[in-house]
Amino acid sequence: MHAKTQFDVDVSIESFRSACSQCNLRELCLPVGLTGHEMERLDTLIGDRRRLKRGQHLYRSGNVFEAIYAIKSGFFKTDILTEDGRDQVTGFQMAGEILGMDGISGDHHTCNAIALEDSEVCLIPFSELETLASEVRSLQNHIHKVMSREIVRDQGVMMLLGTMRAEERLAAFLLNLSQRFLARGFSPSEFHLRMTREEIGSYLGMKLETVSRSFSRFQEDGLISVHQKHIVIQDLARLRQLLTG
Amino acid sequence: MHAKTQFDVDVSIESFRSACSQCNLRELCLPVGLTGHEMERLDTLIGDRRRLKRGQHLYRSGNVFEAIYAIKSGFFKTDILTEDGRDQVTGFQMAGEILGMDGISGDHHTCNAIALEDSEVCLIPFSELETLASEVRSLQNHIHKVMSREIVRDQGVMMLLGTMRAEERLAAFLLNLSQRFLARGFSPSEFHLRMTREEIGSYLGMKLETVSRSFSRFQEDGLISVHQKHIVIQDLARLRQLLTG
DNA sequence: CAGCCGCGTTGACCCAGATCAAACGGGCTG
DNA sequence: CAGCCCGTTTGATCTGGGTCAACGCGGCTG
Repeated sequence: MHAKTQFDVDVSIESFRSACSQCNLRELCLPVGLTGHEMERLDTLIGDRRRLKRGQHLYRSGNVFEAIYAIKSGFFKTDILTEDGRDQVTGFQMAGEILGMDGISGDHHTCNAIALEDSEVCLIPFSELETLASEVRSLQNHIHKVMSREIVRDQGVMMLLGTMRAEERLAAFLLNLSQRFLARGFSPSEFHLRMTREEIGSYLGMKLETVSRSFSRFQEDGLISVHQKHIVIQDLARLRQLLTG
Repeated sequence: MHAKTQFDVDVSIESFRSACSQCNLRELCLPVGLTGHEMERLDTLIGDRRRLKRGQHLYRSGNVFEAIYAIKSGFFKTDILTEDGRDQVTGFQMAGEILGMDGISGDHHTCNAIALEDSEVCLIPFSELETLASEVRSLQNHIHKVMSREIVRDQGVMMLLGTMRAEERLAAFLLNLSQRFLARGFSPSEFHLRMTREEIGSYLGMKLETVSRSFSRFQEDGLISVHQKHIVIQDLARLRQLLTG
């Protein structure tokens, strides 16, 4: 793809089209389970893409909701910040995952979605998606499954925040990333973190110093090796064990 | 773990029909925004009800997913317990709210739903609901909104667990209950808790002793009065202030 | 009616993780 | 290349809430 230079602040994005049917993420993303013909119909709907540079907002809390987004490449975080100054990272999203479903309930987004590296998303106009879903039953069901999966994921985070101690949370976090990288064909044991210690801490409900200390501890114990954002998981079994007690 | 169906042991329930169109919760529940005719179609689908006694499971983690449930009356909690003994209450649900959407993504439920008082639910076969939704566009959209609302709610809980201190959490909890009672025509300032201190604590990520102490503190400060499960909110403004700092 | 049991309250003590503070290192800019 | 800035690491200290323990109360049962 052509790389246009743009030093535009926020959401100036070139728009061009692509096809779900050609996408190598189709087994992870929205088209899961669609037949060839159904996927062609999805192609007519999805196609507009947007490129974002690291740090740009895909959408902001309060923005009018019009579309959900499938991540084509890159890495995002979602966060909420309240008037009273609380700031919570609610998730990290990678290729093949869907962003923006928070906006469906109230016609405007309730969180911010920010690219943590240069990224590309497919824009999926929601109203049109609903229209198509009412004709393509398997698509409708899949949308429900995607939303339900998000609910289940969130409940997993509630469990993490509600019941785990700091090192358990961090272990769970690493194992979750590892798993998702694996599912995308990347190494599950060696990767680099796109987010800062502070963002990890916000997500996990702990302070950045505690994140840093826990990483150091894991390294001392030979579970992982950390250098800045570069992570190597050296003892998956014991990392898992940390969680199951 | 074998997957019980809803007809299993602890859910022996008489089954009888009722109509959404006649239900006084229709403005809170699934039929929101449907026309008279559309609601009649919903009536043909929903109608089987189930009564549960206090303590009974509506469904259990692992049960095959077949239906979602609209709470007609009563009060529920959902919780997750993991092999390693963690136990987290993920929500409390009251009349007009929908239970069971966690099960959509994987064909089986991922949490337990337990009645905290004698309750009654409307059974909504999910596959049939999808069929109807593909014909009734406003119903389809409303299902999406209900699921999205659950996602947004969960993210609110993540914020609570990730950023608030104990008394803030408890204040947020009371204010949330108050709000929901109000929306149902009950007193927002006087109600009785259906759950134990331990269940509140599990939901809020704190120990029952801390819940108890925080209640006592609120009472000393004249914010509320507590006697066992009976709560009177005496100073709404200051309770709110506790949250906004 | 006595005794029990589950739930709630309260006190004393302790510890995981927050807070405060200092220093480091890598990458970018002038 | 120097200097700076941001993210990170590490140390020292503090504290909110966890833990452990005792007791109280109200409702149920035999």
